[in-house]
Amino acid sequence: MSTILVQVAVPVPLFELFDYALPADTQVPTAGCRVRVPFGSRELIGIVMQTRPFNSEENETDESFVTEHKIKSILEVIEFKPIIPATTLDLLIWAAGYYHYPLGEVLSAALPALLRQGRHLDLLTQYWRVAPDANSAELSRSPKQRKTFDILNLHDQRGAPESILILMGVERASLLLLEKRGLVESFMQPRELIKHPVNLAHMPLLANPEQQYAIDQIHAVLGRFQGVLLNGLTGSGKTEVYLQAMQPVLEAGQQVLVLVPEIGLTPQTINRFKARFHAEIVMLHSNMSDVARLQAWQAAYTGHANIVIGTRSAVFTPMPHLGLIIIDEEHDLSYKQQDTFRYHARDVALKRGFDQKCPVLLGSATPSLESLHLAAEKKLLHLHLNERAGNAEFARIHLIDLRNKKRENGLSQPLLDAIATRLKADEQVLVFLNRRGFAPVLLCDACGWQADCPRCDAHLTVHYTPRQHLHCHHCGYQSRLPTECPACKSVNLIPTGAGTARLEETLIGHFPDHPIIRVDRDTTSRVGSWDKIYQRANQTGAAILLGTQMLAKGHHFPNVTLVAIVDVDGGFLSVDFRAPERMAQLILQVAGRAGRGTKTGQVLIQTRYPENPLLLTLIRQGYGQFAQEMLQDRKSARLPPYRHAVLIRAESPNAEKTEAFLKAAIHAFKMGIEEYQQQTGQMISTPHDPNGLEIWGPIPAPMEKRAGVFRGHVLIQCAHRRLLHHLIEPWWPAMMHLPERRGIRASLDVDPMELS
DNA sequence: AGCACGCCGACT
DNA sequence: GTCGGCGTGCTC
Repeated sequence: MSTILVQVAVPVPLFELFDYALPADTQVPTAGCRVRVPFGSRELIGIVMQTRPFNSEENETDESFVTEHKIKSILEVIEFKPIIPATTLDLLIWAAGYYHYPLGEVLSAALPALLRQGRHLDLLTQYWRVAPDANSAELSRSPKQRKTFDILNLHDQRGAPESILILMGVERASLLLLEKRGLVESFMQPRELIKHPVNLAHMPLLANPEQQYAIDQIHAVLGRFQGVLLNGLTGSGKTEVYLQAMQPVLEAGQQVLVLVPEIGLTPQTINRFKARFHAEIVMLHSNMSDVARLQAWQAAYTGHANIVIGTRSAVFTPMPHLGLIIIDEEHDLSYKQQDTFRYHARDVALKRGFDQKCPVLLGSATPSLESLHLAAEKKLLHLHLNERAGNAEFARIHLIDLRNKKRENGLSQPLLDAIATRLKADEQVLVFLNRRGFAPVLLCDACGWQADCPRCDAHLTVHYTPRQHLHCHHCGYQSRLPTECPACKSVNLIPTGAGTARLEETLIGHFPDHPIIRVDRDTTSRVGSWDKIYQRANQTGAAILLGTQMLAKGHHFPNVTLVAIVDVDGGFLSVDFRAPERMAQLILQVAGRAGRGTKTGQVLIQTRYPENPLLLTLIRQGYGQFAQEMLQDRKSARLPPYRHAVLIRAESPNAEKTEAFLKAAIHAFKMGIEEYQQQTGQMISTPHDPNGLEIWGPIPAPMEKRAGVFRGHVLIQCAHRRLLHHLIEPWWPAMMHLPERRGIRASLDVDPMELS
C-alpha cells in the first residue's frame, strides 16, 4: 500500500526526527506546518520537516530504520500554510545545528505559547465602522468620543482595523463607549494586506556630518546583506541614525526588526519610533500576555506590522518583507540565552540578514570584542559617532587610590568630599556598587569563622532590613543571624565588607539632609516601579542615587553629574576572562549617564590597583584603545574571538559522578578526533598547530557547589569553527546516552559568554 | 522532558 | 496482602 510518510520535529530533548503516516484522505502538509501526533502515551504538537512517498513493498530496502508496524498516524494537520515560513524554518534549522540543540525544541521555542499549544492562527481582525444611522450630535460633551467618532467617520462602510485606529490615536475604551451608544459597530473579517505607505509623523532631525555619513553608508547597502557596526558614544545620536536608516526601508513597504536588551524595552524607546513614523509598530517581550504576544507575532507574520521591536527571542519572528535588522546595545549580555537553547540573538540576526539579504545594524557605545574583531577583519562595516549632541563634554574619569586611605564602609574621604560638593551645587550623585545587602561576610573576630552557605561554596550575606537574617545570593538559602559564633561561642561577630544597604546607612549618616534613593533587588518592590524612581529622582534637587547593576542599566537621570564606582577591582581581577570587558562597558555606560547639556559630568572610580594598565588605558585612551589591548591579550592567550569555544557543563549532587561523566565525554571526543584524523589524514594534535584544538578539563566550575549540586566544566577551543562543529555534531547527541550520564544534567554552550 | 513499567519498603 | 518510592527505558 502506498502512503505518505511525514517527518516531524517533536518538542522533546531528542536529536532525531520522527516519521508518521499521513491519513489516506488528507491533503499533504508542507514543511513548517503544525501537526498533532501521538508520541508514546501522549499527544504533542510537532512541525512537519519533510514529506515523502512510502511504499511498504519496498520497505525492506528503504533507508528508513523504523519498522513499519511502529509507524503511527498523524492525528491532525493544524494548518496547510506553514506557521513557520521557509526562510524562518531554514534559520531555525541552522540555529539548532549551530547550537547543537534538539530541533523540535528549537522550533517549539520560536513560536508564541498559544501556537505552541496548537491554537489556530486567528486571521480574523476586529474592524470598526460608523453605525449606519448614527447621530453624533449627542457627543458634544464627550470630547474623546467625539474625536474617536470623527476619525472613524473618515473611513467608509468598509471600516478600519482596530490596530490602525489605535495607530491614529484612538483609544479602545472610547470605541467601546461609542459602541454602547450605538454610534459605531465592530465586526470581524480577515485583514486585507494593504501596504499602506509609511509616512513620516515628524521630520527627521538635522543629522550632523558623522551621522549623515553613517546614514548614507547604511542606505548604500540596503537590499543586500551587510553587517554594520555603529560605534557611537552615549549621547552621540545613535537612535537618530537608526530612524533615518529605517526610513527608506519603511517607505519601500518593507519591515524593520529592532532588537533591544531586556531592560531597554521602555516606553521611551517605543515612543521615539512612534513619534517619527506613521507605521504599525508591534512589541514582543516576555512581560506580555499570551494573547497580546500572539497578536503582535501575527502582525509581523502577515506583514502588517511595519516595525517589530522585541527582545532576544524576537529574532525568530517571521517577517515576510524584512528589509533591515537593528540590534541596539549589541554588546548586551541579555542577547545570549543563558539556559536551555543557548543562542545568541546577535549572531542569529547576522545569519538571518545574510539569508534574507538585508543589512544588520549593530549599535553600541562599547561594542563587544567579537564585533570589533569582525570589524577589524572587514566582515562588518565600522562606522563611528564621536560627537555628542549639543557639544556636551563627555564625563571625565578619575581614579581614587584606596591604598593607605581611610575608608568608611568602602567610601574614601575624597569620594565623600566630591559627593558633598555636588550636593551643595544642587546636583545629583549616582553611587554604584554591584553588591546588595548589608555586608557580604559575617566574620568571627575571635576565631575567624565565617558564615557560609551549606548548599553553596559561598559566604552568606548579612541583611538587617526589612528583616534581620543571613541570605545566600546564589541559591536563596536563608537562616537567622547567629548571636554567637557556632565554632567558639564568641559574641564578636563582625559584618565585614559593604553592600548597598550598608552604604545607604553610611551615606545617610554623612548627608542626612538629602534624599538617598536606593535601587536594588531588595528595594524595587518597596520603592516602586522604575517610573516612580525616575519621577522621584527628577522631582527632588540634590540627591544620591545608590544601587547595583540595575541602576547602571536603567535610564537617564538628567541631574546626575557625578558617578561613583565604589569597587572596580572585582571586575578587573576576576577569573572570568570577559570580566574586564564587562566592567569597562559598565564604566562607560555610567559615564555616559553623568552630565548632560551644560553640566560636565565626572566619574570617580575607587581602586586598590591604580596602576592597572587596562584600567589606565580605558580612562586615558578610551574604550577603543582598551578593546584593542584586550583583543591583543585574547590573541596571545588563544581565547575567543581568536578561538571558537564550546563549553560543556555538567551538574549533579555527586561531585565524582559529575567528573566521571565529563571524563567519559572527553574520552569519546578524543576518539572522534582520532577517527577524523584517520579519515582525512589530517593531524590535529597540539594546541600550537594551526588547528589549535584544545581540551581543558574536567575543571570545577568557578563555584563548584551551588544549591547543593556539584558543577563541572570542559572547555573545548579550536581555531577553526568548521572543524570544531564537525567534531561536535555527531559526538554531543551520543553523549546523552552515555551510561555515565545517569543522574547528570548536562548542557553544551556554543560561544559561551560566561564561564560560570 | 514526560510517562509507563517494574521491583523493593511501610501501611489501611 | 496493597500503595508508592524513583531507577530504567522508550518515544515514529
